[in-house]
Amino acid sequence: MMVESASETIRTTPSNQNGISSLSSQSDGGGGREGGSKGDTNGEISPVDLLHLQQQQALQAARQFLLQQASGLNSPGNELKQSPVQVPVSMAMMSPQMITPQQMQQILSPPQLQALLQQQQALMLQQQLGTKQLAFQQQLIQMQQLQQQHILNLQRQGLVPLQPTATMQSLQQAMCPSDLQQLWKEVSGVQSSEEALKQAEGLDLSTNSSNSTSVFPKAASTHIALHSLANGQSHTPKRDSHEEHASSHPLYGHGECKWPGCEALCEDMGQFIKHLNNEHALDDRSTAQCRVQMQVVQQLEIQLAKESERLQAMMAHLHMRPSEPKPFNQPLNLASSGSLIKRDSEAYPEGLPHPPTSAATPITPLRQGPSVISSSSLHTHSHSHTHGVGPIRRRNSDKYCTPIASELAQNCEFYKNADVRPPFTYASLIRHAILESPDRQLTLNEIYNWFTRKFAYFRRNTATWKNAVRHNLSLHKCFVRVENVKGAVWTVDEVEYQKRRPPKMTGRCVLSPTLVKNMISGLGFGSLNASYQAALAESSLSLLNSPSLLTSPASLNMLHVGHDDVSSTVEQVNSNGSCSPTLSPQQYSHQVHVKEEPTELEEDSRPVSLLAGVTHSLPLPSDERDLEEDLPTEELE
DNA sequence: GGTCTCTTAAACACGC
DNA sequence: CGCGTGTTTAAGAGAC
Repeated sequence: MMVESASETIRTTPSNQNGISSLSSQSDGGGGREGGSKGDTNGEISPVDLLHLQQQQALQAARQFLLQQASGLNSPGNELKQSPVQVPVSMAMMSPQMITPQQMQQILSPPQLQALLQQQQALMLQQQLGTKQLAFQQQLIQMQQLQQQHILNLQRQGLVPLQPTATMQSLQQAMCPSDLQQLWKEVSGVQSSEEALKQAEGLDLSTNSSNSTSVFPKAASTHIALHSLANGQSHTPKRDSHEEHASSHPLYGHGECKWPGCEALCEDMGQFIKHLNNEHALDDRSTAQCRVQMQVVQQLEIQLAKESERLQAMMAHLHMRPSEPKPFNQPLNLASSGSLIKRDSEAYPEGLPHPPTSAATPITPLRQGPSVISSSSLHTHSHSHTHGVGPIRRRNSDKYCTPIASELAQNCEFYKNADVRPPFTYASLIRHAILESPDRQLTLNEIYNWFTRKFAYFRRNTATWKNAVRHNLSLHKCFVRVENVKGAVWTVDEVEYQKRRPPKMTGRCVLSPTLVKNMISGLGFGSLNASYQAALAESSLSLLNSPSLLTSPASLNMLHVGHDDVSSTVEQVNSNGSCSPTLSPQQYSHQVHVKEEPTELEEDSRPVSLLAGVTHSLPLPSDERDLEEDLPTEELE
């Protein structure tokens, strides 16, 4: 039902490693469907006059915006400084080489992705619900004001280039290319400007940002773009150079019009200019697109602010002084409104134990809503499947890992619906599947089914992962094949499984090499990742704001660390095969707590005695402890 | 740089 | 012969 439609939808947006082509195909393939839903929207939509009103407002807003941009509010000097740097990397350049949708989804923690899904779903729902004219109009007005104010602020500080689109595009790049692309396609192409406006509305509403829109991180987007370039791949650098200005236009790159959703081919600048004037003149559509982009920008800026704050907290927690405010950091302080963002200094006086990031985070939008609606509307797809973007293991001390059970329990819906590769090894998954079964044994086929049932990701490329599953079953001694009456079943030899662990370093996370590099490049990782992270700050916040996860700083670890079953140790030691199937939510939340601190100990010396200590806070009978890993099972369903 | 782990691909065997 | 299952080898890559 839901799941199916979800996965199907996801599948319809195949993405290749090549971001661009994936985007294209996405629009092509999904076009029909999208159109369909659009139709619904149209149907439910308002009276004509309202429509006109909206359009007029949008147009007006955009005009004002453009006028401001054109009226030289920004100082030429500053602009020059920014301009070259900021020449946006085209999506075409960035997507394929720096980050593919898959990569993006992979660097993000499930919660983040989940939140993103929710966000998009919210957007879709918004569309489907169609009417909210009053609220919408109010928002329009508010948006106008805020946007103007925002632009003015940025311009005053010389942080915004003359071409508004430059900033926009920068941010655009910070978002999942495919998402944006789709959004833009919808807005620019088939959709009427009214729909575009609704898109904007959806964006806005989905973020609960209405009351925080006053926060405009200075030039965040600019920096993001800048760093994306800096850390970018080979061919982007050129665009940083001066030669730029001569033949470049923020909306033109690689022979393509970079107007969101356009991609028209233009051989030269002249042709591009012509195209720009013809196709993207100041009309309703362009205006609507512009407005959407504004929303995107605002959204991202807010998210960046939040993410920045979190970073500060993280660093504070790790006692890492935000050394030199690298460009990446700078924008962090941009909090023009003190309410939401604090400066590094104020927020976390050095060394201070500071509160968990989220604590300071005022907004906690998603996650409580209809949690994880079918992610159908989303396309986190990642396919690609080419090895290019294959999974990459990321080193992560086990102590920072989250047990597979917890992870799955937390994000079961997410994995079920989103085509996201779970951050577990095959062995972990197989083991989990087996232990989760009533008899703790499964046939190969049942294992297959478990995979497909639990993970949208494993609903495709079956040959590949099934082969991997078989391979793992055979390879690892921890999986024992038992001849059964009706065939062979696989069981788990926990002892063996644990033996397998010692050489810590199992966390398997799927990150692209490029991203990993970016991430590890110290604070510099701000570039690309920052972009995406910022774009998705909201999502992670949602997790952080989850009470059960906030109780300990360690909870932070759950966010991005690739996991493997750390807790398995615990389980293993105690588990003698019994496993109580159900667990109350309380117990569950307990479980979450329990794993945090303890894991470290148990990792290194996993004596049983320690386990007792580990679970100290909750006197769980061994059986229940055993559940730690298994319980999620129940939650999964 | 060597080793370990994991993933993926592929060849091969075996039984139905 | 085709298919599912199971085993094994090898290559590539990240982490330590």
